[in-house]
Amino acid sequence: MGYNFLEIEKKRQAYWAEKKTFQVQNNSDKPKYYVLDMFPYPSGAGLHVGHPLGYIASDIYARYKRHKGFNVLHPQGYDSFGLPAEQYAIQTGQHPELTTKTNINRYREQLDRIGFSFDWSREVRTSNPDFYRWTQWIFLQLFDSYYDKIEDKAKPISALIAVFEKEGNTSVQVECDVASPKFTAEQWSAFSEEEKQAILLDYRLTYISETEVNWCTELGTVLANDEIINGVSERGGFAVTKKKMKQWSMRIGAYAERLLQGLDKIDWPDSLKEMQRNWIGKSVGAKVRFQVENHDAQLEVFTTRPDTLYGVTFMTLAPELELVKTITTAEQKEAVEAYIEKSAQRSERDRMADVKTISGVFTGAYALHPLTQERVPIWIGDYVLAGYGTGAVMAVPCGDQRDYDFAKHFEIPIKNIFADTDISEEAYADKSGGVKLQDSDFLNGLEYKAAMKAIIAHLETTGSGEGTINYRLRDAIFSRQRYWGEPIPVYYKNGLPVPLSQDHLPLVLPKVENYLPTADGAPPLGNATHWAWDTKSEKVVANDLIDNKTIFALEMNTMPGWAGSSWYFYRYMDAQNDTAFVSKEAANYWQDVDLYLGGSEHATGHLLYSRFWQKFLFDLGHLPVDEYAKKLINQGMILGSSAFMYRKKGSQEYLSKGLIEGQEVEPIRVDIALVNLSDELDCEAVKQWQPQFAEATFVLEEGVYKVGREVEKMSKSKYNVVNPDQICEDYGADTLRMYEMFLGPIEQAKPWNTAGISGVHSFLKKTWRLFHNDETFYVSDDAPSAESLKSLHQTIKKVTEDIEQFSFNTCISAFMICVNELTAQKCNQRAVLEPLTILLSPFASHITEELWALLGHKESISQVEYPVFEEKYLVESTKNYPVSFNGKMRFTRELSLDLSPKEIEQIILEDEQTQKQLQGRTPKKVIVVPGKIINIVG
RNA sequence: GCUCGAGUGGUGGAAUUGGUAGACACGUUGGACUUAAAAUCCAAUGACCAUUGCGGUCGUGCGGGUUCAAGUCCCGCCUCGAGUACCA
Repeated sequence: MGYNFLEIEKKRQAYWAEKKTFQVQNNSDKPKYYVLDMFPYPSGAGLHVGHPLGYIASDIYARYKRHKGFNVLHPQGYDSFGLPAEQYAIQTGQHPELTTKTNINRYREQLDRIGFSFDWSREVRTSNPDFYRWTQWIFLQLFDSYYDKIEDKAKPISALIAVFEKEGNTSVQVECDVASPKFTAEQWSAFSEEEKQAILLDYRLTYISETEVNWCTELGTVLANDEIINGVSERGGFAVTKKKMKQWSMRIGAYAERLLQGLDKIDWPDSLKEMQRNWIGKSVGAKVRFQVENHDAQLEVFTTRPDTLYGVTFMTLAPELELVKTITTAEQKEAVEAYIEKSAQRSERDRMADVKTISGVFTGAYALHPLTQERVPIWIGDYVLAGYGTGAVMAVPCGDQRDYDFAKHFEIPIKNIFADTDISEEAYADKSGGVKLQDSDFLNGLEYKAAMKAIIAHLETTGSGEGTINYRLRDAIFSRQRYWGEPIPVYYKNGLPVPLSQDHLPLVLPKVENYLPTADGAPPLGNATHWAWDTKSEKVVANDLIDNKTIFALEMNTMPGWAGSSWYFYRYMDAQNDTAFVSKEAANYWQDVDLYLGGSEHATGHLLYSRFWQKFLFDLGHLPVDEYAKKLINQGMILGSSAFMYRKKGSQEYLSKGLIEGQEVEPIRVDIALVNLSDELDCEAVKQWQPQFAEATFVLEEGVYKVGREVEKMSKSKYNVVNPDQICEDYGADTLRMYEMFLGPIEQAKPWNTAGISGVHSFLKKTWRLFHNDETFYVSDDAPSAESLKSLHQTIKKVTEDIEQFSFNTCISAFMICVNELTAQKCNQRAVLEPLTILLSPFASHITEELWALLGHKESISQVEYPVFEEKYLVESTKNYPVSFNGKMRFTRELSLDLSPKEIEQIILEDEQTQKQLQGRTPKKVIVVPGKIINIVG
């Protein structure tokens, strides 16, 4: 009987399930540790070999921490709202709930097979009403809050109302919509209830606004900035255009500074922090106001270079700006309108594609320079973005390359305010210092830093501007015109949103016949016959009852994908609670996530939004900390290796890879299941595979059809998905677990390749044999040899260090060396093999659990204490140490490690050979580092 | 363009953070066991030269530098990957 992994794994998994080995309690004498994975979206393709990479790493760490005496929370769940299930529903009419259930069941089977130590009693599903009830609850909290800039935190809106009643809004410092009007306390109390609500809406942390959104016609929904990649939708790759729509937004901008500062407190990868910093995009500068000539309007610009104010020769406004229409002169009206029309029609992608083309139109209007009162022409140009800063820039062609190019193109004068610089070819944008200002009145002779200080002070005293900080981070659009998401718990009364009371949550998704938008363009929820709110019975009722007195229309948009994932990690702490999203006790016990593992593709999406919600819930006192994940590790993606066949243009003839040179061919993806390990295609199988290939003819080279290969993301549509099931069948889950870890550092992306899997597999077979004499289990109780103890303790040391640093690949190398050594030493003593089993159990969990039982233990190995490293077993050994003289002469001596550096130095100096090499010279110094190289400097 | 990160054998990747470069594994070659295969075990494996003296030379993308000592630090390039994209 050899290593029968199939039998062992089945048995051990049944044992874990029966004993509920990995269930964890919310109290313990042990210290807590929370290991979290980014939960998967259950897609129809099933789990592929890339998914478990992170799960295996976190599982190893969770198991290690259990051995080290921690009470470990290691849960799993599903991010089960999302587009693919809905798209599938549109195509087939099958309810997304059904597809989602089927997919989840398949995921669970696959996850179980790999033997993870998840506590499934705490499972969450974002599409489950018991869960999204609390997502809706958090929405209501945001609706009921505003952001106080003085205290720098969110507070209940009731506090703001109190302020309005006392002093109006003329002096409050809170985050709100820029367009919100000013009023006094008297005016406030004179407003009608409706007027008050309309004003308050501008201040809430989730608010409705008419904003320019990224609209994707094919998907029929708006997209957030992070859902757009290279100007097209992340899902599906469809075109995205700008469109004005009334949308729910989340005031994440209020948290920009805290999100930035918070990064310094958390142990996340630098690259990821950098991405978030760039996304938040803090820039320090000033706001400057220009009076428009012969007009009431003032033009406010944001600039990071107020020191160059004297270099302004024109202004540029974003074409979308409302102000443009009012200031344009009659002569220019036609040209300006044509330009606005043209730029509105361009899609995001077009706009990005030709950043080089300079375009713009003169409005005919002039602004007055706030310092010199000179007339400055006002232009519009689509290089200025409406959404950033004030949507207007003061153009300083001598100091900014884009302004420079624009000025050159339209022959606008350029004024050089930098002394001793040449701007005949390009702008001088360097602000590192050394260059002094000229033609700048009181700024003359000053360098960048001093000039900044002086001009801001001047602007502030004259009232024509002030120092400001601007952020690139925009408020997050929260409405999606989709069916398969959380309903927003709000109904509309006289056009204003009214939140449902939290007692009426969850507001459950209604049944619909059709998952597409309605005929008049309303979101899919418009298809529901029962989707209106009766304020009398406080129930959802039929739409056709709407009477605008007691029955009102419910919100038809749903929440975006990131809503549920922004707080799910707290639900695991208290998954069954139906009175709170998490109890105070549970949140206080678990506090936060100690280790979070997931992909870096969520850097500017989920990982930013969840930090925002965390800070918000912390502000309101619902959570104990304002950063939820102390440490984060990005696992690299495992990529697929797609296979291609090459169709000769306009024919049904397919050429083998070696024959395509000089031919016009189209590469066509083919399922990698139809290709063998030597890249040879099964042509008959291709004909069966899809009807379009039934008539295909294949041109072979040397009797076979060779496919081309390309490394890309694993996806069902690329036919390159490798599922872990087959690996488990052929080699076992333990081999899969160890092999994925052995591939390389977890942070690194790498293509999937099973070439080296036999090495890991034979390691497990060797380990099994270590415990067996011929076919029978045999472990002796004799005292082990010093040699074996040395091997063991070297391994304890190395493995522990490596696990702490998440260097699992080198860790596995250490196991391999150890088992090879012990095999050579014929070691079969319990005193060595037992600790080794514990060491190995985070990695090869099934085989070690089995061996542990064979060793006569009743309890699960997962709860056993980790072996202790003892230096004394290593000290007795000797090792060869090279001694080098000036880096040239080398020889070796045997030195004992337990000698002190001084003693080693003495031995070397008395050594005959050393003396010979020194050739009578006296060494200047001897560098002795225990366990390292020893150098003698002549 | 800007911001990060990375370039090491035929391959995946190690290197105690300035101290014998190439651990461990795959692959390849040779051998043992076997009727044979599988499985297993042993040996060799950076390149070049010398190989009936067990040694030498060169080697971590390229060019310089610091140091007794550089894959590792500094300066200047090249290539690849990721993120971002008219952010004023």
